[in-house]
Amino acid sequence: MPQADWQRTVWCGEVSEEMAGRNVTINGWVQRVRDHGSLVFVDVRDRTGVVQVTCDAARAPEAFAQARELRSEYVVSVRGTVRRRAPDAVNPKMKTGAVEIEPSRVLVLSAAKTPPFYIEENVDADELVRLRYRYLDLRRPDMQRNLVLRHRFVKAVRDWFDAHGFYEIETPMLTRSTPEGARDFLVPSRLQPGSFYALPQSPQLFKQLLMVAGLERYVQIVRCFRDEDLRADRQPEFTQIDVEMSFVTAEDVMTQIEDMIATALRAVGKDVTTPFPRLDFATAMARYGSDKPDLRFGLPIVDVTGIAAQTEFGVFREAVARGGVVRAIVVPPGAALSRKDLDGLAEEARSRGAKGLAWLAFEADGLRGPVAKFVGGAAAALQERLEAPAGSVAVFVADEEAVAAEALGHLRLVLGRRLNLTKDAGDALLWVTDFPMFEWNAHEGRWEARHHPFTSPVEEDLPLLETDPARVRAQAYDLVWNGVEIGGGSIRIHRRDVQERVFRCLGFTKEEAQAKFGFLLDAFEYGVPPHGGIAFGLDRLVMMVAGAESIREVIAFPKTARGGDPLTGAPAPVDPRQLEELGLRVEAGGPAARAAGRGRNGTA
RNA sequence: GGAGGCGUGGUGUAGUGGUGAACAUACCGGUCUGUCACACCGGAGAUCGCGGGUUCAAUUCCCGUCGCCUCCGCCA
Repeated sequence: MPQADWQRTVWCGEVSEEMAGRNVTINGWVQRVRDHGSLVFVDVRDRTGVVQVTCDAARAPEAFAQARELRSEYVVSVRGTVRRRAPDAVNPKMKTGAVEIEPSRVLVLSAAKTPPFYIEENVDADELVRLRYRYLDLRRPDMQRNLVLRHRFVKAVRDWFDAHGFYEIETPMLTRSTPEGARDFLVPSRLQPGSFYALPQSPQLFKQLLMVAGLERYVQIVRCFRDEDLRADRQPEFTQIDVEMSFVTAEDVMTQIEDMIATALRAVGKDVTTPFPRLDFATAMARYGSDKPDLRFGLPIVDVTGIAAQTEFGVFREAVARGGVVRAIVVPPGAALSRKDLDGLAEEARSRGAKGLAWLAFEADGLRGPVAKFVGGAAAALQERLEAPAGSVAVFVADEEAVAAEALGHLRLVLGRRLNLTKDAGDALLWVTDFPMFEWNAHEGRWEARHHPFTSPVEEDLPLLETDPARVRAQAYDLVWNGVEIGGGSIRIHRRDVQERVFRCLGFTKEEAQAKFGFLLDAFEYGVPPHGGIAFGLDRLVMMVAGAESIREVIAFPKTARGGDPLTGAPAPVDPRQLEELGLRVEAGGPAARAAGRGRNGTA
């Protein structure tokens, strides 16, 4: 195919001193025009960088005249000669700062309206404006860096899986609604009016079927959908790295997968050491008050229930008497917590269910604080147990165990941030293992699978299925990075008898199990390999690598907190004929009608 | 479903019960041959998100509503 005469021969960011004297053509966007009268500088940008075009009225009158008409974000083709700049005109801040292009022709390929915000590194425009003009936002170098980073990371992930014998296999996007888990996005069927597909929350059941099918090693980088409320790190559509392997133990999955993660991270310039440390769930909850602890800093939670029971402090004694616990975090000397800080911490603790927050300052000459007078003879034992140095302050929560853990876990994170312990602290990756198999759902008065009903219990806990389900541990594992859950998986049940016992625990009758998961159970009648796998949240992973505050910074076209896309206007009402074809009707007075009654976007 | 924060020229902010609504930047015009966040001179640009209330008077106070952000619930 012949080259059109305006097409690039070199990228803007790659014009170099070695090219001096050569005739080149660049294509790109006008970054900035500096008009000096009869000398005009035009910075031209493409995805590789910026290069300066110097238009001299005396040397190239035609190109000069064209250059004066240029405005920001015009798309141009510039042909000219690469020239070394005079030594005093070199710009050391620019990659191409030692050269410039002396144009013989400046061609406008496309004019542009003035953009609503400047196309530059650190934009301060409102995110709503950025999303409405996302195509302009994505011109900015930092957004392009994030997208390129994502590409490189995904490429490295795929390469690793390919090199290790995994096949990438697609699974349906239009599938069947399953009873457990998140709310499904539904898609009405036109050919079967009144019936609905669901978009996949994850390809869980399909990947297990692929194991039954003997594919052995499966991976898919796959879009998943969950109709739940959004967060800074959560979108209703997101991408998983979905993995399943046959004839493996939890140990195999963890060792192989951590190599994959380390390899992919290395490909984007992040070095992490393997093996990753491991922490069992019970310890994580007790020490860090979280199943995804941030191990970039210490501030462990210490249990002082035994000692607290011996004090004269009513709140402690009553909590213990009711079967609760008293736990504490020691804030090191030098944190300089004011009375106001402590009140703020108490408020934080209450926001996570604690009734209050007691505190004790360990000073050289004794205890200080409102509770000090009740501690009495237990002071020395308390200080020793807490390993609290002079000048430190301990904060206490007395409550039932789960509440104390959760509240102190939250305080630990608040303190970590406030004391600047996470900054420059490196990266802390770890596996959390030995999750409980079941969770008690108080609302419905039954046990629920914490991971999912096909997760295999730990072998030695099998007898507990009938006697004490709360103590059954699952062969499940989560990968946690700096306090963010980036992936989780499990070994699945492949024995029919175990599966039936787990279903019994969950209160399913045989008939219910068959109705809900029949297609998988049927498949399991035909020879199932032991298997297990894991899934990662790709968006979160890339967000972490990019050091971004929000998942939206690493997604090209994300949604707002209400699930909308300001660029396309999705979601939107549809033509009545579309509804009619599907046999659907929007109910008068229902939620749809109420939404339609609301005014449109008030900021337009 | 709940809590909090925010909403003022294109963009980012300031501000006040009575203003000519301020500043920066972008934008338009002009001068300028070495700038690179060019500089300098001049200009235009805002029914202060929307609706209602209190008041002689509301951008400001109150209520509602819409939108954006964060968090709780939710996310097997």
